[in-house]
This record gives sequence, structure tokens and C-alpha cells, in this order.
Amino acid sequence: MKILIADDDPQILRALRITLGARGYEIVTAHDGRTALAAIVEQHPDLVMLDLGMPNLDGLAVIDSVRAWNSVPILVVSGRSGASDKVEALDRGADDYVTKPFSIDELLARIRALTRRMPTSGDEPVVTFGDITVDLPAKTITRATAAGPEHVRLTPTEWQILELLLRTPGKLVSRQALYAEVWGQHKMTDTGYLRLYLAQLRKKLEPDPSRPRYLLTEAGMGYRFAPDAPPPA
Amino acid sequence: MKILIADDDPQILRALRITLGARGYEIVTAHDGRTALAAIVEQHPDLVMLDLGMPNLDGLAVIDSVRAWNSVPILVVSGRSGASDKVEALDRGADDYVTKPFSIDELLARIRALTRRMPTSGDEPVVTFGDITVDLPAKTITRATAAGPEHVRLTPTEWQILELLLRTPGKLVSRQALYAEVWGQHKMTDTGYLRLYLAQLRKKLEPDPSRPRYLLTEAGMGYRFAPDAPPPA
DNA sequence: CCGTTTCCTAACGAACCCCTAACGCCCGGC
DNA sequence: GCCGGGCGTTAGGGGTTCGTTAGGAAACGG
Repeated sequence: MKILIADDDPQILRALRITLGARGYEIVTAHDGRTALAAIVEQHPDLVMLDLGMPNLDGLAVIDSVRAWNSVPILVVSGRSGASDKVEALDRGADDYVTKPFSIDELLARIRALTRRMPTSGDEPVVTFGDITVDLPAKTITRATAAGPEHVRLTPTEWQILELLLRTPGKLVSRQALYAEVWGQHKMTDTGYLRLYLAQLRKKLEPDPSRPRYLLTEAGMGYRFAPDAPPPA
Repeated sequence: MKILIADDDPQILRALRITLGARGYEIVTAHDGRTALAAIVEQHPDLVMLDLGMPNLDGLAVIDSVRAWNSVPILVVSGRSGASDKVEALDRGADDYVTKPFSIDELLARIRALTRRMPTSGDEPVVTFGDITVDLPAKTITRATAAGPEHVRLTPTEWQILELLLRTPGKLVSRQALYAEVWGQHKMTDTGYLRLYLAQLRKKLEPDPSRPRYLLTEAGMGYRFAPDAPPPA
């Protein structure tokens, strides 16, 4: 269980790192909004503890940016105790709001309550569709042909994209989410290289690359992996 | 959206019923633990607001009983402000904890935060009507036909409109609100393209597009999503 | 140092989506 | 019965997004 703690007070940062680390959580820290956002993109924490009053990028702005593509639980820890502050943070997408000073036991309990709700990432390590078999942990792909199994090679970037699509079968993955996960939040200027990699993936995986059956495009929205058997409703 | 309010103070009960009812929530009340539990079993609320200090069956005991078989979001509203009380309630399965006296705006925001993440009482992460099943987060729509499930594709603008309508089932959404949410305040010159998208949505979703049953027009006012009448439990 | 692999930029036709415009229908007011 | 407003429907142009190809920069490994 990985937790990102974003706060501009190094003392609080250190105290929380020690306390939460002792509970078995893996801790990542950030001291301002920009680094917090970068850490979320690159580290994939299971929960984010966010201070509102941070330099470089306000906590509320961080919430907006994250919620545009990611649904990781966000726990706001702030010195502002006004109701309007809480309402704004919660309505922008935060899941809980704790005011400083806080009880460490209560904080831990709220962390447990939030992570308990997390979608149990039902990782099926092997995905098959058509004549293709993808082994995600082993990073291997084989195509079953009449002449026997045949190995398919993918570049690192191709793997990242394919993994994102296969991880949520049937669900649409927004272009924004793909860019954020693969290249980082800053590289959001869409000059169109996603199209290139999708073309590459289709060329390597689709039975008929000119008419995609598994890696589908949703114009204006993103891409979707359509499995053979419809996912459990 | 149905909310159960369980509290032994009739004054609080009445105030909350009025306040939440005005926000469009359907309200069910209980004055002690036993009736609260019965109401959860029979009424299937989408969220439970629970007081801890109730006669007949303590709030903590109610949480235990509910969590043994149901995952409905539970928001504890209690006069006990001690950290140990919060920890115990949260660890037994409550999702949030607010102490009296509370700000009504904060309470509403926390209700929104909880219901936002829990798609309809944990049973269905989707909205269904007629032979249509809509999965909002996955941006997926399937039509159940005799020949099997069939995928329906929507454009981004169609999604935005449908999402607004489905978010408040049965309630009227003014044309103003639709224009503001989808296009922004500047595009208020109603030349009538909303009609186009409604026609598209009906063509794709209604069993008989010429006689709408779910996406209804309120002349001069706006549009309304009319859900199926729930079968008598 | 060189060859290979991978990544990115640029450009162009095609497909798709959004919006304008126009017409017909229904309904209530005069 | 006439008229006008609001709504549903259809057709088509303009702009955006997508697929594809080609080629050069950058990174990697020997």
C-alpha cells in the first residue's frame, strides 16, 4: 500500500513518514503542488494525502488535475477549518477532509476507511484475445498460428499503452489518461504520437489491422480494449 | 437517491428531512437502531446517516449488522468527538464521521463525496432502463437484444448531456443548465442544437424513438430522464 | 565509433463530429 | 380558422480528429 504525502511543512512530512511507515505503508513525499502531481503520475500511489496551502500549485488545482484522469482516493489535510473550504475541496473530488491539528489515530482510521473501499485490483496476469496471449508480468506476447506459437515483440512505450488498455477490459481510457500515465502530465500537448503507437499495436496484434476488432477508437474521447467475452456486468 | 437518517432526536430528524428533501434526496427516517436496521433491509437506501447514541440498538452494533451483508455507504453523525470513538466507528465499517454540531453545507458535501464514489448502493455501478445499460465511469452502453448484448456508441457531447440527465433521475434539467454545463455560459444563444442531440440520444437509446419513454421533453422548461418504475419489493 | 532500435515531427487524405439552416408538425392564443 | 412559438427531423458544410506514411533525431549496445 503506497501513500503519497504532500505538504510544505517538512516537520509534518517527517512525522507522518515515520508514523505511517511504522504501520507498514510505503511512503512517498512531495513538498509542493507540482512535485505532488508528478509523483502521482509516476508513482501510482494508492492514496494521496494533500495539504491545501502549498506553493507552486495549490492543492485545489492538484485535485482538479488528478481528477481529470485518475480516481485515486484523496484525503485533504488542511489548516483551514471553514465549512466553505471543506465544501470546495470535497466537491472538486476529494474524498475526505481533516483539519490540523489532527489526531493521528483518527487519521489512520480514515486512511483505512478510504483504502478499504478501493477497487480490489483484480489482476488477471494473463489476457487472451483472438490468437494473441499476453502475459503482463512476464512481458511476453505469443500469437498462436497453425505453424505453432510465435513470439511478438513490443517496445517499452507500446507496453505501457497496451497495459493500460488491458488492465480495464471494455472500459474506455481517455486520451488524457494515456498521455498522463505514459509521458507525464506535462507532455499533454497532443501532437499525435498516440496514434502512431496505436497503429503499431494494431499492426502487431490485430488479425486485420485495417479493421480493428480489439483496440478500438472512440473519436474525441479515447481508446478501448474490447475483449472477446464481454466483461462480467 | 435515497437516504436513511437514523437519529433519536426528533428535532434533528425533522430538520435534516426538510433540508435534504429540498436538495432532491428521498428521505427515510428511523428513531432507533432496530428500526434503522429494518429500514436498511427493506428500503435499500443509497446512503445511511447514523447516530451513535440510539436506544434499542447502538449505532456501532448497527454498523456491524449492516456490514455483515451490505456495503451501503455509512456516514456517522455523532455528538461524541473523541478520537477513539471515531476510530472505532470507522474501523467497524463506517465511511465517514461528522461530529455535532455540524455545518449543513459540509454535511451535504460529504454526502456528495460518498455517493459520488459509490455507484448506487454498491449493487449496480450502472444505470439501467428498458433494454439499455449505461456504465458512466467506463463510458460504456450496451443494449440487451434477443441476439445478445450490443454495443452502443455515443459522441462526447452526447455523453455530457446523457450524464447530466442520468445524474438526477426523474428530476427536470433546465435547458439553461444543459447549455451551461455542456457549452459554457457564453453559448447561450439557443439556436436549437440541443434538440439535435436529444434526437440522437433517443435514436440510440429509446425503444421507440418517435415516442420517447425515458428522455422526456418538458415544453418550455427542459428535459427529464424518467427511470423505470422500480418493481415492488 | 557505428549500426540498430526506439522515439518523435511533419504532412495529407479520410472519417467523424459539431453546428447552421431550413422545413414540417403540434399546440395554444387570438 | 389563422397565426406564432416551441419542438422534431433532415440535409449539408466546416472544422476537428484519426489513420497512415515517410523521414530524421535520440538513445542504446557492442
